[in-house]
Amino acid sequence: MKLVRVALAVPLFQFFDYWLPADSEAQIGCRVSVPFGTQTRVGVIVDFPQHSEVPEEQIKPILNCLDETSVFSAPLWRLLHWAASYYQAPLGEVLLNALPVKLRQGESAVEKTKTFFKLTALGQQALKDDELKRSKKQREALSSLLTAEAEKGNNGFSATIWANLKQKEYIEEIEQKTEIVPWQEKCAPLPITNAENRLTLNKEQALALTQLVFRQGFAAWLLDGVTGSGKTEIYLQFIEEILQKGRQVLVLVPEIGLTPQTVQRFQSRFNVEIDVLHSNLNETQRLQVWQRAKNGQSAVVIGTRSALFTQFKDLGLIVIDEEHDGSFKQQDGWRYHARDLAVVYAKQLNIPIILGSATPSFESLNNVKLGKYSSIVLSKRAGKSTALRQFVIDLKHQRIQNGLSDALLNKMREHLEKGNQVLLFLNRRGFAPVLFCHECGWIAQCRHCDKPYTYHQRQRVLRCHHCASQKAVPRQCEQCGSTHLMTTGLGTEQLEDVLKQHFPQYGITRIDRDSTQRKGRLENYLQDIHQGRSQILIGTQMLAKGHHFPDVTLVALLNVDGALFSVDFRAEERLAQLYMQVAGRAGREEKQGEVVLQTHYPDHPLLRKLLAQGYAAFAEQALALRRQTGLPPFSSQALFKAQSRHSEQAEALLNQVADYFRRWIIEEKIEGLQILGPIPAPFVKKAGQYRWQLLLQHASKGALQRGLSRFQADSPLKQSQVRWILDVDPLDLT
DNA sequence: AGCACGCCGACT
DNA sequence: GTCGGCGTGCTC
Repeated sequence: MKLVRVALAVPLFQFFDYWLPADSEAQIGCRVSVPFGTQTRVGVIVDFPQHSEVPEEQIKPILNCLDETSVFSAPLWRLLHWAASYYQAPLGEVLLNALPVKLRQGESAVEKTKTFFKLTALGQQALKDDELKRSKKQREALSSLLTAEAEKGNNGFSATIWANLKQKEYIEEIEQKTEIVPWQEKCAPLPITNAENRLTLNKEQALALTQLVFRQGFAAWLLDGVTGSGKTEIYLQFIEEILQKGRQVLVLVPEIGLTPQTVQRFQSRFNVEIDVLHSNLNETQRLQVWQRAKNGQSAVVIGTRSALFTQFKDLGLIVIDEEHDGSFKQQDGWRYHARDLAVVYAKQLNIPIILGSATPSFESLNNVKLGKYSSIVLSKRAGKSTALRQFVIDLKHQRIQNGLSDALLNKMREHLEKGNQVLLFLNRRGFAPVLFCHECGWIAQCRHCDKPYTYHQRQRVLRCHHCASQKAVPRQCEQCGSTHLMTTGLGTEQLEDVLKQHFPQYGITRIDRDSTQRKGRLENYLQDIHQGRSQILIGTQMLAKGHHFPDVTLVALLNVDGALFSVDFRAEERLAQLYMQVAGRAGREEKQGEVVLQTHYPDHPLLRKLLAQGYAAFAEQALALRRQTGLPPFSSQALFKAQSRHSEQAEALLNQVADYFRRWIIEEKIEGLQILGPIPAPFVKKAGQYRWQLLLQHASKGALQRGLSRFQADSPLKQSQVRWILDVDPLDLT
């Protein structure tokens, strides 16, 4: 018997030792199933220690070794170790979460034989005689076998359909050992690229491609190109270069960016094996993609955030599309940023990575300035397009009804009467409501912190989320004495109701998280819009990306002010990104498009910059402000969040954390660490739980990392009952 | 995390 | 009388 050290997916910063039969050939990185308390679990071998801290009689033998060799490729193993340490997450959770669910549950990692359905003579006869008239689906499934093979559990039809057909003896199941054919071999008769679908590059694009191709080894590229400048075409042609070398490509896209059109574009361009990891694959299919990429059967894998953990035989390029998108950051469990990890990964693999966006994140823009990324700017629109007209509606002194000004209503009427569609955007993410004066624009701010108070409707108080001070809601504006105070909060539902009153003759479609929860709803709605069944569209973020509405000629951003005065310092950046994207939705065809912003602050310097000079100029100015205030990307942050039924307990825990870091400052003479909080989270009570948070900020990433590692090693919260999590590089401070 | 154990209030 | 809420403690 020898010892193995096993990492398990538990939120504990420790490993567990087990006995392994002396003759076992298990290796580091193999999965084992082990007894754990009263349960059995799957873990990963991380070490073969000589001695254990635990008394020998407590050590149990493993139940099973599930792999002959590591399930992690060497580079991925390294990446995940790095990630666990950077994001301060238990290694076990990181390792296990990087595997397809089936593997996490202990299923075999080697490809088993597959089962296919085959038409029997009886079945062929049945088709000929057209016997399944009454069961359309069954007939459809049966006749599909004539043209394509159907794999059990991985085809377009439900299991019941096949079971019925089998019962009638129209089909039989045949086991087939799957042969592993490398993608290069599989596409060999055809050229890699369908050259006729390749677009001709303009000068700017051609130059960009040359730059990409010329550089060898690792390079992080920020491909900064306005909508319609042909970013995708650059990706495609660079991917072609990589595929020509026989190497594989990983493409990461935002959650809502993985549309059939995106995939279609890749499929029609290349004659190679392309695998897509979308949200409605089942676990068997996910495992299959994992295996195919690992075996070198797929040439290109397209997927969202977690597709980063797909293993490749020979990865040659990573593409991150819409790199600024927040969905690359995992928001629960272990909170990694797929874009940032991908850069680390590319560096390890010594391969290029392209980060593409029309509205790059401030982090990436700064990395260009620091020389960490190389920048390629595509400024010219490839196709024809008409310039958009921009309007700003000054809400001051305007009559407003549930967030809609008369001016906007008039504009809407104008466009609707011409038979066009109107799109209203509501940006809700992370917007804590702010109290302000309708007459003069005064904002209720905390005197100590110079930050807007958050308005809490339930308790009728203003609360500062920087210093946790509270104040009763004032009756009058403190600047002009007006009693016309209002908040920036606004919901899509209310909006829909008001619009119904104003425009009863037009169809209204509301697209947000709530209205599209049911599967397929979104598609239905989009169809309604495209077929002109509804003329007024109300939407949140979901609508901003990937969808193009040719008949929309008016796009309005409603609650701009919420972003200009948000507690979240990233709100302006997001607003600008949203604005650029939204503007791209309208009037791309021959029709003249208009974009309208409603605001109480038409003179806000950042807003003016954005409208007058565009995103790049806006970003430049906003970045300068961030630098002045020492906010990211000019500093690093780590956010501790605590949750408890008892508010005081959550607060007390975070005070313990704060004390720990204050002691660290003294003991090691740390300079420049800011400890902000603890403060109650902007949305204080959620599901009966009180949430508090504590923010650490330091100009040096390394220094903050050292502090966090020290904290983890000392684990001063070991026996605390309060649940807490740590978010390194948080994107949302709300 | 996930599970067992143990304690207390409100129910067929 | 028991069912089930959740607070507590433990997992090699």
